[in-house]
Amino acid sequence: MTTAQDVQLDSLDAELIALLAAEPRIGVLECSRRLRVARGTVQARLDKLLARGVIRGFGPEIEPAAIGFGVTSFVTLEISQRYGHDAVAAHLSDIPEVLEAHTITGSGDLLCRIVARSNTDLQRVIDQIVSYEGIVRASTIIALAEQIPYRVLPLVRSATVNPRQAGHTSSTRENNAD
Amino acid sequence: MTTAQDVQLDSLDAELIALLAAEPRIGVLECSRRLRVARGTVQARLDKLLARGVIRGFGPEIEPAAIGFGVTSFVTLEISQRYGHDAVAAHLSDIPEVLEAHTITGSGDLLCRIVARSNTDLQRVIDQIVSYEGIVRASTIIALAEQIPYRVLPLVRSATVNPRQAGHTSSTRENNAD
DNA sequence: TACCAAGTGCACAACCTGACCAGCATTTCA
DNA sequence: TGAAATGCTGGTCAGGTTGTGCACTTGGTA
Repeated sequence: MTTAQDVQLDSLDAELIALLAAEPRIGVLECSRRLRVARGTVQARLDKLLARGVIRGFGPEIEPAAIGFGVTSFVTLEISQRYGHDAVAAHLSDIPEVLEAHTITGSGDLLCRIVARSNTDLQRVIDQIVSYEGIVRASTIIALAEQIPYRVLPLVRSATVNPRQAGHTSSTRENNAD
Repeated sequence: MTTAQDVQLDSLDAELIALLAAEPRIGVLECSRRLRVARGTVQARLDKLLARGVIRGFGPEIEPAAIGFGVTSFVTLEISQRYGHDAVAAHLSDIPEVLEAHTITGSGDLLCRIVARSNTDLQRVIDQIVSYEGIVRASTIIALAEQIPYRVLPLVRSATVNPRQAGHTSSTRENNAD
């Protein structure tokens, strides 16, 4: 399981994803019409994509800026070796303004995405972050503009393996792939 | 316009968002049952959240790792002043592996999120990025682990102003808003 | 050749959606 | 104090959609 082998999308999958991304409110039936395939096919594909984890879900996408958090920043944290990442991560997860955090290469640190209501507010959030003793230092970078908003479709397309015929992603043996 | 005053969610809004985030496939009717309000109310709230831009949409969330892009990295680009951000952004947007890009404070540069199939593949992508002459230098940071996966719910909760009564965000007149 | 996976088309009942209504409570304002 | 506006409730309606099961066809494999 977790089988990295299924990692192959055909063009129908890609089109389906693109279609759903473009018009999320449409249903399975509408998709089948647009893609010119049977409804059952769309249903089956969708189920598979969900089962494989390619599509994680259809949650509402919230725009932080629309609820007052217009400032985005990336903060790199240098943490004390004695504390460990997990403890720091636990601390960070208590702060709502921390939208995500990754451990990264380099000085063995953390990179997190922070939002705030204003630059002043950002200071407050950062103070809150560094108040934890496991954190030695924080260096903040403010995002001025979003040159490329988060997107995945181009990637989906580039990951597509052309054949549009039978779904046969998994002919005889479906593993071996990777 | 963009009325920063509408930027206020009450607890019903927050609960609705949380509910949708938890179980995206449920419909308006089911929401109204769960939240113990009339269906029309849920519909109205949802419409308003969408209209205000708080909820951007319900697109499928794709997991890059599930389609073979298991390596995530953050690349900081130093760009030549002579070229400007936009030209570079245009170049970047041609590369599917670039999932997002922001201009940032500091040396007036760009921070982007890149995925790749492997570390070797990452090298390929980076080479492709720096092939553009407007880019002077790229420094790459690889994300080793996702300590806090992208999340917004805590933020939504913290942005909530409790009163559960009338939405009256925009008092007497409701138009003027957008 | 027989088998299997995948797709097609069809049918059914159950359900949900969008639209509409009148009634009621609360707040705002004259 | 009374009128108007706003939001929520609970109900109806027709029409479309979903989930499911089934028979049939197709292409590749053992």
